[in-house]
Amino acid sequence: MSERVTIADVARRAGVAISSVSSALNDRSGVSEETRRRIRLAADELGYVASIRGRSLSSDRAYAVGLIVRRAPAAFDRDSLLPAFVGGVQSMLETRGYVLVLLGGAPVDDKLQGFRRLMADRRVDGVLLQDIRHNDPRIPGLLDIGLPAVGIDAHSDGFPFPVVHQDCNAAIRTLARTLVEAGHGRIAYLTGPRPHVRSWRTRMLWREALRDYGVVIDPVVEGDGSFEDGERAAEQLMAGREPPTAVVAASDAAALGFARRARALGFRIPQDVSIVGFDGVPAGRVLDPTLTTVRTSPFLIGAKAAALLLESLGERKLPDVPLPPAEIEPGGTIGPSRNRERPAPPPPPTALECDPIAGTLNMLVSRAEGSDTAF
Amino acid sequence: MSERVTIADVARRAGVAISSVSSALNDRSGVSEETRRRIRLAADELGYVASIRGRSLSSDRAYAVGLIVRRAPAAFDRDSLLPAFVGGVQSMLETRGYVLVLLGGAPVDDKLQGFRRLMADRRVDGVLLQDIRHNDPRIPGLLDIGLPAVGIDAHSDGFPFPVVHQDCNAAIRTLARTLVEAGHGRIAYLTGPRPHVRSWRTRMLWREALRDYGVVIDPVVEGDGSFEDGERAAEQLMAGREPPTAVVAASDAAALGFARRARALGFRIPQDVSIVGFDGVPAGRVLDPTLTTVRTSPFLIGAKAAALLLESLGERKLPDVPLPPAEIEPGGTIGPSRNRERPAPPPPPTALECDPIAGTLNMLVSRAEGSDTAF
DNA sequence: TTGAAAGCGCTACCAT
DNA sequence: ATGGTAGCGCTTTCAA
Repeated sequence: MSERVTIADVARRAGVAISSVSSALNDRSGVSEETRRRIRLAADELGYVASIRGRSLSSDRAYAVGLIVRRAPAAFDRDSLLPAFVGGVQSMLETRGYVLVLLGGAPVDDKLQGFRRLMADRRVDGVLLQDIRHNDPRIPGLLDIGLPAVGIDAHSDGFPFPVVHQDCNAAIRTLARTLVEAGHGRIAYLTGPRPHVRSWRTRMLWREALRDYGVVIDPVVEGDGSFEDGERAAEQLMAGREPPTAVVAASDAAALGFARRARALGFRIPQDVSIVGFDGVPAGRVLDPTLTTVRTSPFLIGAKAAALLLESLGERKLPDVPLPPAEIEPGGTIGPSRNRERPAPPPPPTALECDPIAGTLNMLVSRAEGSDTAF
Repeated sequence: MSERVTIADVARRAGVAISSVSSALNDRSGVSEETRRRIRLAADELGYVASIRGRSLSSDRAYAVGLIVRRAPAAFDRDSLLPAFVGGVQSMLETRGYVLVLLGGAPVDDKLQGFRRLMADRRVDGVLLQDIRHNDPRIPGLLDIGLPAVGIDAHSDGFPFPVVHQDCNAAIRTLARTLVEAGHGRIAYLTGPRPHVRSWRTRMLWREALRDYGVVIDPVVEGDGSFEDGERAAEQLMAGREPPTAVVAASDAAALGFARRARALGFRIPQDVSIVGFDGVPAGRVLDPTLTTVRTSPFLIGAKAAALLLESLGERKLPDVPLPPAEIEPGGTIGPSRNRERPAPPPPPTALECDPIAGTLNMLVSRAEGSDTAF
């Protein structure tokens, strides 16, 4: 209600010039300690807080970074990692006086009209790019107006901005090996949205990993990675005469949808079908047994991405930031294959000759409770 | 990369005054059609987009609203409804040229230092208040600096801002009746965070509803509404010698945690214990059977709240906005009580004499599959 | 209808 | 060390 307190009010009260107030309050040099103290006092008494608007205009900085959530607002809840990611961003920004601006959802007409306006009006000093696609139209847009950006998990060739990327290959290979050693030979794959770079990479990694262990993914079910998508996939795959003994999904949501439907069709998890997800969303713990998945670190990714972006605001192109690799969330949805050809159980490893990785593997294969069933 | 195109550039190119450009581009009257067209053309050719900074300073509006997520950034992922809510807000804002600014998490020292700064620097034109607490310190802060606000689901007395509120009483009463008619007499309650107005209200509504049907909630387990909290509650409640036959939780997360742990302890759902959640989070569908809960409408709430806030930017206090009441998400976690005292099954209702509400009730009580078990 | 000019609140530069 | 002042890019008022 009270009238705005401006820098001029503070200057008047402290009996100094406006410029001195600015210098004093921004911890710049060129102000005597005595004067600085007097100014601080005056500012406090008046409850002065510098207007971001004036500051923004004159300093040519918005003190804000943008996150462009590239999906329709009504589908925001499809991204279960969004809150954690945003939390990470926030945790970094708030230590530096920056804030996060959410820039509109998907462009309706794909002409990016509104989107470009948001970038061009200099509301933010830089943006975080999520859900990056092949030939993402945002990239030329950003280059065009010269807005700094940081990519999230997008190692596509020639990407012009620094990238925060979490390696998932180790986790995937371990899981692949686990599946193969558990006897799985018919492994299906549920894809994520086709245009996403990340979906595509994940798929490649799985394909290569399984191939290296002698298994060709088959069939591949194209989808959008949603829960319903997983349900559909289960319907389709498990109805066939030779259903897969294991399913790998590009997202936890799809994995959970698959699990639900497969169960409804009478398949037990993991005795009849093993399931592996990807992401590490909280809902994975609701499944019983808990979903085995590749746990990424959205909070950490958000924090690192924000930090990288803030740095980018100054300099030119910075090096990519690696993160600790994604880990495996063990869970209980991997079990021995019923079609196992070599039923020889691995000899119990002794402590000494125990390969640490193999040890992990064995832990990951949960012994089916009713393991005395026929197979 | 290219230099910024300013309004002066457009004016020069079109051969008119700056003020004319402003008027023309903002669809104000006082500009001839001919001039307006010429100006538009010049602006297009130059790729001019008005700087929000200059506009903001001179028009005294930020064209942004803030959302203060009142929890630590690391706990953002505890709010499973956040994405949907934010999506709703976004869907409304983007039609009006506004954006959403996320204002820092919880104040560390509870002195609201950083928080007040964010409000006071006029970065936003108004804020959405979520997770409102009793005697919420944000309220005097907002009143102090005269920033408009809208409350989400906070019907506390004397709340000085308009509120968007979704009625849950009907849903709760129906569920209460369902539980009681299913024979449940020992019903436990898992609370949400104590200081939240919403938690408190939900609890009151459940208490009153069940009391009206002759059941006193007992015991009440205080908690924070998290998944782990639900797990703890299960541990505590189901270990006793007289475990409840039904549990009502103030959040789906707690309900799901409870379900998981209860199962691990050997209790079947819903045969041994019925569970009712609150919120309608996506993860509820992962539980098998699906979680019975009160489904709120976070997207709609977000959209309405944003709309209300935008209106508030002009006028004084506006009336509260009611929403369609929360509905029940049927699910399968309610079953007949094992301790049922009056085993008389209700006579099959004919189409004619069927009370629509009672009809709903019957649907909600899923017949336990092994209903021929002893009870 | 059009144009000139005064701010908006701040930063930063240049005198003093 | 301090003070004066020219912008930053826009809106808005007031003359012409």
